Amino acid sequence: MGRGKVTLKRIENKINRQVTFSKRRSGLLKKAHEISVLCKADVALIIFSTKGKLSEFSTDVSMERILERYERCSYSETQLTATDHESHGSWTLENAKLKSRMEVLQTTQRHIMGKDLDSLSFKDLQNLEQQLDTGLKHIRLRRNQLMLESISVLQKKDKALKNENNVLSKKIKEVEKEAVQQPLVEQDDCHNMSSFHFDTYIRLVSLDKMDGLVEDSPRQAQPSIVLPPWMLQHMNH
Amino acid sequence: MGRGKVTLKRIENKINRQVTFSKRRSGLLKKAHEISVLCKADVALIIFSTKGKLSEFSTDVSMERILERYERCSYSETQLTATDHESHGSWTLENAKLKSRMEVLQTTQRHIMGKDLDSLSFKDLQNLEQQLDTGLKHIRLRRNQLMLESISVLQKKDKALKNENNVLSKKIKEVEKEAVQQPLVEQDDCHNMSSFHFDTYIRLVSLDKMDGLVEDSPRQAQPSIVLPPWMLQHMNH
DNA sequence: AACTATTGATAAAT
DNA sequence: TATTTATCAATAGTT
Repeated sequence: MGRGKVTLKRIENKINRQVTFSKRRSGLLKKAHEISVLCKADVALIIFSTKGKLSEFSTDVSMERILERYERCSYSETQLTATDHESHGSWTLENAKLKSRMEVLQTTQRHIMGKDLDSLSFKDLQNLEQQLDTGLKHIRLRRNQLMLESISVLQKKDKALKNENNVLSKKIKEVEKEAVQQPLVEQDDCHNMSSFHFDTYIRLVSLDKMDGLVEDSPRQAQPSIVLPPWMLQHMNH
Repeated sequence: MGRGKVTLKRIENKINRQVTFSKRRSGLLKKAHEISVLCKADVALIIFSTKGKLSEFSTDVSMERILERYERCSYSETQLTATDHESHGSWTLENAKLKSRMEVLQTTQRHIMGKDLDSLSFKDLQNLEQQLDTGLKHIRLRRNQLMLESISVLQKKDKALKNENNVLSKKIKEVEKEAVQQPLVEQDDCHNMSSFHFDTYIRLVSLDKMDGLVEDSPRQAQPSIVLPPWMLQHMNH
């Protein structure tokens, strides 16, 4: 549909992706509604945009009811439990599931950091190596991109500061001239500052700011540590 | 689409409804997948047929995770209810903690695989790169070690097989000698196998076993997948 | 389960 | 963001 065939691949152009998302989302919601009416099916559809915005559709009044039904179905598939379905049964169950998942994730994380490799087969190691290699490539690409951006920003700021610098120098010269022509009693050191000094000061400020610049690059609310601290503690020996 | 306009009304004909359901369901699932890939959206789709059969699609790791995210979103909309935080309060608390940890871990995992890097600062990227590099080195070391072990094991097995081979050849020659001296009526093809054939057979067996050897290397009870499957699904494209 | 005439969805342009 | 339009994709009805 549309002016060209679609390849099933992430749309790189941000604007395009946003537009397509908006269109397809409404299409999807519509179709979900249609099937629910035409075929009397219970449907739950949840969509999170890249930015995290939630869209939803559900037959019936409440999403919750369908989700509960889903939980029941998928639980019975997983055969799980039938054990402690008492008071807080579902909570303990969910807890257990979460914990086991955590465990798996942590094990994986350790493997990734090159720990506890004895438990892995040759094939596992090969997979792991390949995955890390790919990831590393992406990371380096991104880092490079950030560096280039930073450089560009710095160059611009530098240019702007130099301009400001020139303007200030000129003003100072003018002030000095006036001072010579109309010497005042209150005059003190402050106006003796030569244009050279001022120039140097500006340049120092410019350089001082460089450290912080990379921090100005686009980043959302994210911890500044890559591994969670309680994880790092475990890794650092 | 189709041979006539659709009226958005329940299809009364049972057969027709079933057929339409089947078609539209696959269409809906397909489109859900497409939007998730094209627009990098997180999608959860649950469909119950009239008869109660469940079909589902979810981006990401697992349906569970998206549903959890949904719960969180819609809870925060509902202002957290703050109602039943007494009875099973501790459970919900622990659950929340676990979930947030999980989230952090999963985010980290995605970063490691080179996904969602936009949220990382330059310094984060550097750390990540360094950690991965170190991990990768360990992994390659371990892989190398396993290969060397395998080779050594193979060489030993080869040697053992050659010995056995020799012994068997000798035995066959003896049997053949006896057969010539005391020919029997029941004699059939089986004893006509020359020492050369036998030798070849043994060697083939030896080679066949090589594939499996690396799997024989020391490994404890561990899944043969490095990333949990619900993680891989998300990574492999 | 295939086929195909049609409607429907949507990519690109505006 | 909304509308338009040219195309592709989904599917209703048929076999």
